[in-house]
Amino acid sequence: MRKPCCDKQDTNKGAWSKEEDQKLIDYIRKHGEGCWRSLPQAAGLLRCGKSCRLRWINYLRPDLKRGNFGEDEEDLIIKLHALLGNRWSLIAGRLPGRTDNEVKNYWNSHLRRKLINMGIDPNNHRLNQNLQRSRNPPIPASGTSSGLKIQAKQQPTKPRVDSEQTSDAGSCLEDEPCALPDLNLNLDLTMSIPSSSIAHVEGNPKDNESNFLRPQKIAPSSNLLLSQ
DNA sequence: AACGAGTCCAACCGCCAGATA
DNA sequence: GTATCTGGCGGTTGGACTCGT
Repeated sequence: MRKPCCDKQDTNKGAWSKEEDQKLIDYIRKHGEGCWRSLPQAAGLLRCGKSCRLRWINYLRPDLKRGNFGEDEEDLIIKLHALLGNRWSLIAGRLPGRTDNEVKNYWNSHLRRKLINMGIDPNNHRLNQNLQRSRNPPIPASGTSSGLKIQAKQQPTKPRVDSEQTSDAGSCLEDEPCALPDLNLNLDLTMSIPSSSIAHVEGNPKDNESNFLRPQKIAPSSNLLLSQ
């Protein structure tokens, strides 16, 4: 039986107060990130370590951008989602100042709907079958994206068995040209894998995944080459 | 002004993987 | 080899807010 991450009887839940925020900020400024489990006690917070970590990463970190997403960011999210599926941390890793939670929320509240309005299935980035057969080509819901052009040299393997809702973008990219014929978003997404990682692919897909996709570990001259 | 429906987003939950004993 | 701990991730929830009637 797994132990809970903290003694929930003694921890606050729900929205963070300004005082709590300040305590967390002060503590991390002094001691840096890390050891989230012991942080609450050391910082004088009645919070679970996980909660502290989430609050810091998603809200308090000084390098967060916040505010509305730009068109370029939207397009980037869409193409990264087409390539990576619901792996929000990886997608957020490509968007400076954005968090996985923010990207996920934005996708679910804005971009999903936008793609649907465009006649694109947000799960696999294909044209909706019904609309595809209809006489009229899909009309973009807004002026932002007029389509997608995705070029995947190598599709990363997925470590998890995703739920049904999860994107099967992989299949979109694998079996046939992604069905967005009339849509030219002027996006060119190219992904390449270094030879060492390819060796992992053949040996252990999981290793490849962890080595290759973790954003923190991607060097500036990243394997994931994006151009717009 | 009051109310209900819809939307947004911060926060929580459960699971997984890597590190360590 | 295995049990446990910890950090990290994606899915989901619920309260706050907005909008239409």
